[in-house]
Amino acid sequence: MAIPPLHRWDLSPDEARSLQRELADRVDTGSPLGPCRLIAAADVSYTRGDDRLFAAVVVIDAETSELVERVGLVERARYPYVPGLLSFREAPPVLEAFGRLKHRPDVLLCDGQGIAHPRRLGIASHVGLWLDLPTVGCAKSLLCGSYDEPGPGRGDRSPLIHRGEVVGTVLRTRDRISPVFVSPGHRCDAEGAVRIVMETTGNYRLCTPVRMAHAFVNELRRGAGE
DNA sequence: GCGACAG
DNA sequence: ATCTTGTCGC
Repeated sequence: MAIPPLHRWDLSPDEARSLQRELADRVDTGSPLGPCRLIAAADVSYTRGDDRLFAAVVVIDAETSELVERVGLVERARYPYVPGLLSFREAPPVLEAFGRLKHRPDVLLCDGQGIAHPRRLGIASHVGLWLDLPTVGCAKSLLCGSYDEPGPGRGDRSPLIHRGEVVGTVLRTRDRISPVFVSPGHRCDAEGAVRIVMETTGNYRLCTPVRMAHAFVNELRRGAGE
Protein backbone atom coordinates (compact mmCIF):
# COMPACT_ATOMS: atom_id res chain seq x y z
CA MET A 1 0.00 0.00 0.00
CA ALA A 2 1.45 3.35 -1.05
CA ILE A 3 2.15 6.02 1.52
CA PRO A 4 0.28 9.26 0.76
CA PRO A 5 2.84 12.13 0.73
CA LEU A 6 2.37 14.60 3.57
CA HIS A 7 4.85 17.19 2.35
CA ARG A 8 8.15 17.74 0.54
CA TRP A 9 11.47 16.95 2.17
CA ASP A 10 13.73 19.36 0.34
CA LEU A 11 13.17 22.28 2.66
CA SER A 12 15.57 24.80 4.11
CA PRO A 13 16.21 24.48 7.85
CA ASP A 14 13.93 27.44 8.52
CA GLU A 15 11.16 25.99 6.38
CA ALA A 16 11.61 22.62 8.02
CA ARG A 17 11.28 24.09 11.51
CA SER A 18 8.18 25.97 10.42
CA LEU A 19 6.67 22.77 9.05
CA GLN A 20 7.44 20.95 12.29
CA ARG A 21 5.38 23.46 14.24
CA GLU A 22 2.44 22.90 11.91
CA LEU A 23 2.66 19.12 11.94
CA ALA A 24 3.01 19.02 15.71
CA ASP A 25 -0.59 20.14 16.06
CA ARG A 26 -1.73 16.95 14.33
CA VAL A 27 0.16 14.62 16.64
CA ASP A 28 -2.01 12.49 18.90
CA THR A 29 -0.49 11.75 22.30
CA GLY A 30 -3.75 11.26 24.13
CA SER A 31 -4.75 7.85 22.82
CA PRO A 32 -3.79 4.83 24.88
CA LEU A 33 -1.65 2.29 23.06
CA GLY A 34 -3.70 -0.79 22.28
CA PRO A 35 -2.55 -4.41 22.30
CA CYS A 36 0.58 -4.89 20.19
CA ARG A 37 1.08 -8.23 18.51
CA LEU A 38 3.51 -7.09 15.83
CA ILE A 39 6.16 -4.67 17.01
CA ALA A 40 8.43 -2.90 14.55
CA ALA A 41 11.59 -0.87 15.07
CA ALA A 42 13.63 1.29 12.71
CA ASP A 43 17.25 2.40 12.71
CA VAL A 44 19.70 4.17 10.42
CA SER A 45 23.49 4.20 10.17
CA TYR A 46 26.02 5.92 7.94
CA THR A 47 29.46 5.39 6.51
CA ARG A 48 32.21 7.86 7.22
CA GLY A 49 33.78 8.75 3.93
CA ASP A 50 30.81 8.96 1.57
CA ASP A 51 27.20 9.98 1.96
CA ARG A 52 25.71 6.50 1.97
CA LEU A 53 22.97 5.86 4.46
CA PHE A 54 21.65 2.47 5.57
CA ALA A 55 18.12 2.07 6.92
CA ALA A 56 16.36 -0.92 8.38
CA VAL A 57 12.98 -1.83 9.78
CA VAL A 58 12.40 -5.08 11.65
CA VAL A 59 9.13 -6.64 12.76
CA ILE A 60 9.01 -8.82 15.88
CA ASP A 61 6.25 -11.06 17.18
CA ALA A 62 5.46 -9.78 20.68
CA GLU A 63 4.53 -13.23 21.95
CA THR A 64 7.60 -15.15 20.83
CA SER A 65 10.04 -12.26 20.48
CA GLU A 66 11.00 -13.85 17.17
CA LEU A 67 11.79 -11.91 14.01
CA VAL A 68 8.83 -11.92 11.64
CA GLU A 69 10.19 -9.80 8.83
CA ARG A 70 12.86 -7.23 8.04
CA VAL A 71 13.65 -4.77 5.28
CA GLY A 72 16.90 -2.97 4.67
CA LEU A 73 18.10 -0.49 2.07
CA VAL A 74 20.96 1.76 1.06
CA GLU A 75 20.69 5.24 -0.41
CA ARG A 76 22.30 8.63 -0.53
CA ALA A 77 21.76 11.00 2.35
CA ARG A 78 19.83 13.99 1.05
CA TYR A 79 19.85 16.09 4.17
CA PRO A 80 22.57 16.91 6.71
CA TYR A 81 22.29 16.19 10.39
CA VAL A 82 21.00 19.30 12.10
CA PRO A 83 20.03 19.11 15.77
CA GLY A 84 16.24 19.20 15.88
CA LEU A 85 15.88 18.25 12.22
CA LEU A 86 16.96 14.63 12.40
CA SER A 87 13.79 13.37 10.72
CA PHE A 88 14.54 15.31 7.54
CA ARG A 89 17.65 13.17 7.19
CA GLU A 90 16.45 9.81 8.48
CA ALA A 91 12.69 9.63 7.99
CA PRO A 92 12.67 9.32 4.17
CA PRO A 93 14.68 6.07 4.10
CA VAL A 94 12.80 4.71 7.10
CA LEU A 95 9.47 5.38 5.38
CA GLU A 96 10.77 3.74 2.21
CA ALA A 97 11.83 0.64 4.11
CA PHE A 98 8.60 0.51 6.07
CA GLY A 99 6.64 0.72 2.84
CA ARG A 100 8.25 -2.50 1.63
CA LEU A 101 7.02 -4.52 4.61
CA LYS A 102 4.49 -7.25 3.93
CA HIS A 103 3.03 -6.94 7.42
CA ARG A 104 1.36 -3.97 9.04
CA PRO A 105 2.89 -3.61 12.55
CA ASP A 106 0.77 -2.45 15.49
CA VAL A 107 3.46 -0.02 16.60
CA LEU A 108 6.83 1.30 15.41
CA LEU A 109 9.67 2.09 17.81
CA CYS A 110 12.08 4.75 16.57
CA ASP A 111 15.67 5.41 17.60
CA GLY A 112 15.22 9.04 18.64
CA GLN A 113 12.67 11.32 20.27
CA GLY A 114 8.89 11.45 19.91
CA ILE A 115 7.38 14.67 21.26
CA ALA A 116 10.38 15.23 23.56
CA HIS A 117 11.54 17.70 20.96
CA PRO A 118 11.92 21.52 20.90
CA ARG A 119 8.91 21.81 18.58
CA ARG A 120 7.23 18.55 19.64
CA LEU A 121 8.04 16.70 16.43
CA GLY A 122 10.89 14.27 16.91
CA ILE A 123 11.43 11.56 14.29
CA ALA A 124 8.99 9.15 15.96
CA SER A 125 6.16 11.68 15.81
CA HIS A 126 7.04 12.72 12.28
CA VAL A 127 7.11 9.15 11.00
CA GLY A 128 3.91 8.37 12.91
CA LEU A 129 2.06 11.11 11.04
CA TRP A 130 3.29 9.87 7.68
CA LEU A 131 2.28 6.30 8.41
CA ASP A 132 -0.78 7.11 10.55
CA LEU A 133 0.58 4.48 12.90
CA PRO A 134 1.25 4.37 16.65
CA THR A 135 4.93 5.22 17.19
CA VAL A 136 7.22 5.58 20.20
CA GLY A 137 10.45 7.50 20.58
CA CYS A 138 13.28 5.55 22.23
CA ALA A 139 16.32 7.80 22.56
CA LYS A 140 19.62 7.03 24.22
CA SER A 141 20.31 10.64 25.13
CA LEU A 142 18.58 13.91 25.89
CA LEU A 143 17.64 16.45 23.25
CA CYS A 144 15.75 18.97 25.36
CA GLY A 145 14.07 19.29 28.72
CA SER A 146 15.08 18.54 32.28
CA TYR A 147 14.39 15.82 34.81
CA ASP A 148 15.25 14.46 38.22
CA GLU A 149 17.46 11.40 38.19
CA PRO A 150 15.16 8.36 38.34
CA GLY A 151 15.58 5.64 40.98
CA PRO A 152 18.35 3.03 40.52
CA GLY A 153 16.18 0.05 39.68
CA ARG A 154 14.70 -1.29 36.47
CA GLY A 155 11.35 0.33 35.92
CA ASP A 156 12.14 3.46 37.91
CA ARG A 157 11.21 6.58 36.01
CA SER A 158 11.03 10.33 36.13
CA PRO A 159 9.01 12.74 33.98
CA LEU A 160 10.88 14.69 31.32
CA ILE A 161 9.79 18.32 31.40
CA HIS A 162 10.24 20.93 28.69
CA ARG A 163 8.78 24.42 28.98
CA GLY A 164 6.47 23.30 31.72
CA GLU A 165 5.13 20.33 29.81
CA VAL A 166 5.65 16.63 30.41
CA VAL A 167 7.09 15.53 27.08
CA GLY A 168 8.37 12.09 27.97
CA THR A 169 9.77 9.70 30.53
CA VAL A 170 13.33 9.11 31.64
CA LEU A 171 13.18 5.35 32.12
CA ARG A 172 15.62 2.98 33.79
CA THR A 173 15.38 -0.25 31.80
CA ARG A 174 18.07 -2.06 33.80
CA ASP A 175 19.31 -1.81 37.38
CA ARG A 176 22.02 0.81 37.75
CA ILE A 177 22.28 1.41 34.01
CA SER A 178 21.86 4.80 32.35
CA PRO A 179 18.20 5.47 31.62
CA VAL A 180 16.67 5.89 28.18
CA PHE A 181 14.42 8.72 27.03
CA VAL A 182 10.98 7.47 26.06
CA SER A 183 8.30 9.68 24.59
CA PRO A 184 5.06 9.25 22.66
CA GLY A 185 5.50 9.48 18.93
CA HIS A 186 1.95 9.48 17.59
CA ARG A 187 -1.35 7.78 18.50
CA CYS A 188 0.11 6.77 21.85
CA ASP A 189 0.24 8.27 25.34
CA ALA A 190 3.12 8.42 27.81
CA GLU A 191 1.97 5.33 29.68
CA GLY A 192 1.71 3.27 26.51
CA ALA A 193 5.16 4.36 25.39
CA VAL A 194 6.73 3.24 28.65
CA ARG A 195 4.72 0.04 28.64
CA ILE A 196 5.84 -1.14 25.21
CA VAL A 197 9.48 -0.34 25.95
CA MET A 198 9.44 -2.16 29.29
CA GLU A 199 7.66 -5.17 27.81
CA THR A 200 10.21 -5.55 25.03
CA THR A 201 13.34 -4.93 27.07
CA GLY A 202 15.42 -7.92 28.17
CA ASN A 203 18.90 -7.93 29.66
CA TYR A 204 20.11 -4.90 27.76
CA ARG A 205 19.61 -1.18 28.09
CA LEU A 206 17.75 -0.90 24.78
CA CYS A 207 14.60 -2.85 23.96
CA THR A 208 14.88 -5.91 21.74
CA PRO A 209 13.20 -4.48 18.62
CA VAL A 210 15.54 -1.49 18.55
CA ARG A 211 18.56 -3.70 19.18
CA MET A 212 17.57 -5.99 16.33
CA ALA A 213 17.10 -3.06 13.97
CA HIS A 214 20.49 -1.73 15.00
CA ALA A 215 22.17 -5.11 14.48
CA PHE A 216 20.56 -5.52 11.08
CA VAL A 217 21.48 -2.08 9.85
CA ASN A 218 25.10 -2.73 10.77
CA GLU A 219 24.92 -6.10 9.08
CA LEU A 220 23.87 -4.27 5.95
CA ARG A 221 26.86 -1.96 6.07
CA ARG A 222 29.15 -4.95 6.22
CA GLY A 223 27.78 -6.74 3.22
CA ALA A 224 27.29 -3.66 1.07
CA GLY A 225 30.50 -1.74 1.24
CA GLU A 226 32.59 -0.74 4.22
C1' DG B 1 24.84 36.91 23.72
C1' DC B 2 25.96 31.98 25.55
C1' DG B 3 25.44 27.18 25.86
C1' DA B 4 23.02 22.85 24.30
C1' DC B 5 22.16 20.05 20.68
C1' DA B 6 18.26 12.83 19.12
C1' DG B 7 21.42 10.29 15.30
C1' DA C 1 26.15 8.53 13.61
C1' DT C 2 31.50 7.25 13.25
C1' DC C 3 36.43 6.79 15.02
C1' DT C 4 39.26 4.51 18.50
C1' DT C 5 42.52 1.22 23.06
C1' DG C 6 42.17 -0.20 26.89
C1' DT C 7 39.64 -1.60 30.79
C1' DC C 8 36.28 -3.05 34.27
C1' DG C 9 32.93 -6.68 35.30
C1' DC C 10 29.76 -10.75 34.88
